[in-house]
Amino acid sequence: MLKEERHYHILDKIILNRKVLSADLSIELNVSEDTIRRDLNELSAKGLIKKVHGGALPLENNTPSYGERSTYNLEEKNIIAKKAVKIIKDGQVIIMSGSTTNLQLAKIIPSDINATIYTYSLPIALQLTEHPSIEIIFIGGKLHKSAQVTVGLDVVSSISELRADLCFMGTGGINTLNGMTEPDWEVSHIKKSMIAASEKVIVLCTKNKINDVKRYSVAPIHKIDTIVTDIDPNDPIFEDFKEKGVKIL
Amino acid sequence: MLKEERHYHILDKIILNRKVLSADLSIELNVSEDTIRRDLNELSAKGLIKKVHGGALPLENNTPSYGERSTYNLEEKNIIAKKAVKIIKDGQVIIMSGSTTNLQLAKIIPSDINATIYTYSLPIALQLTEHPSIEIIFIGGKLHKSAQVTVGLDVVSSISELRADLCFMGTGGINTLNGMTEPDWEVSHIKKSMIAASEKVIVLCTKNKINDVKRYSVAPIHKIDTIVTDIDPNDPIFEDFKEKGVKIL
DNA sequence: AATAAAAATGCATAAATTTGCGTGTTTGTA
DNA sequence: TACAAACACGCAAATTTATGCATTTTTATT
Repeated sequence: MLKEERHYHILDKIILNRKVLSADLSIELNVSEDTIRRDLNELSAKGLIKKVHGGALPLENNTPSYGERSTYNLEEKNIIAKKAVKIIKDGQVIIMSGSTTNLQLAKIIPSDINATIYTYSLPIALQLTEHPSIEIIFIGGKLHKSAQVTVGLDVVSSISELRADLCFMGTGGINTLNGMTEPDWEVSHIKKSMIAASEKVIVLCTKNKINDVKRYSVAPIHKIDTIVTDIDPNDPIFEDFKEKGVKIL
Repeated sequence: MLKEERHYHILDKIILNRKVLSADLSIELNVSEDTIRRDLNELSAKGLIKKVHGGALPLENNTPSYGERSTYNLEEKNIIAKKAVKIIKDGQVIIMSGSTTNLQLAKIIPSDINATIYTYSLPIALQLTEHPSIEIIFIGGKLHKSAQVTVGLDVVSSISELRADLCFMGTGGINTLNGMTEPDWEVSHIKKSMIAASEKVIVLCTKNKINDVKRYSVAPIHKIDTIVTDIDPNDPIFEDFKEKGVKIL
């Protein structure tokens, strides 16, 4: 493995885990700890990481911003984001909904991934501007202030003109009988159009949404390809989903 | 857990709870109280916290946030924004370009103003979400990362379908002979469409842009209704503009 | 190709940092 | 004043680090 490859690996891992240990990296990358230390020193000299005794940390220890600190269930959402980010392959076209889980996902997309991402969420778009190689297309429309996403017919019609490989979306509730459901009529329509436009549908949802049902239907269960959760994918709660052909991560 | 991780944890907790106790931290972070004390002493020596018997407290120091500190010419831009905000009348439809001056303007729109604002700038849209009564329409398209605005044909064609009372825009340069000019081809086209869509055109520009000329033409001087600047509107530099019927604020 | 120069890597060793604990001192409170 | 909690200090053990040097790999040049 080339030195530069190691450097990219280290940078990505720091973004993903908010820290790295020299000992871990030594095993992972199959080089001596000395080499890792030299790598960390170089990256630190370039001002890309903060080297500390035992490993390294990201530069501005991205103290979750004021708004985010209060985000409910942040830990669970990070677990989901870490699983989901591995689904993304180079060169894909992706649609992302405006959930906070998707925001966490946007933060940890490795820098060597090249993709086109459509989104209608202001915070996600803003976050993605920090990624070096992702092309971002913002879907315009009337802005919903508290959720900081665009909504309305403009959004639905824009999305229906797209063609994407993947879409990542949160959900209000999901079960095998009613499929995916949402409490908001407008959001349910936007998600319908996202699903229609995408080759594969990835649903990001925390445990408490499993087997929950909301007012408006979005899609039957067979339209969902993969559910990414914060708990063990072998949990018996997922048996029914697996029978219907849904992958669980 | 790395020493620095503990430090960040401690700082976070102090901000959140307004105090920390050594005994609590010792349990939380699973290290001895001695270690916690050493941590607190280090952070205190760095001037980040105030160490007291039993724990530590924040030292309230209201430093201006990083984003604001770094904006170039912020003072001038605020002067312009304060003059420009008075132009806005209740119920108007407004288009705003993506300049930092417009961002300052967005921050100080009085909360009793009711208006519809079209913009293609992420920071401006985000700022406006804090206003209670303004309706925001975001103009979608490909996102330009460093400027955090959407660009491209989508933007131009969206704007050309609009009809607005006012538009506020920055400029690359302006003089009476060449009118308004921009260094960027794409931006020049977006601004052309903004002008075509608006009843009145308000140009926000600092002194150094007056009588400057850039590569691409945007509009002849007679299309401009008002120029808002940071200097005295009676300055002789504006004589020519006034003769051509441009109002100076 | 052949070969020299440069860069990267691993190892041994000495130096440094970090941590917990024992000791005795200081502090806050009743 | 009494007394428990919090503290500073020194020390030892464990861990991490820097450094010099030998070996291997990569790169550039003839």
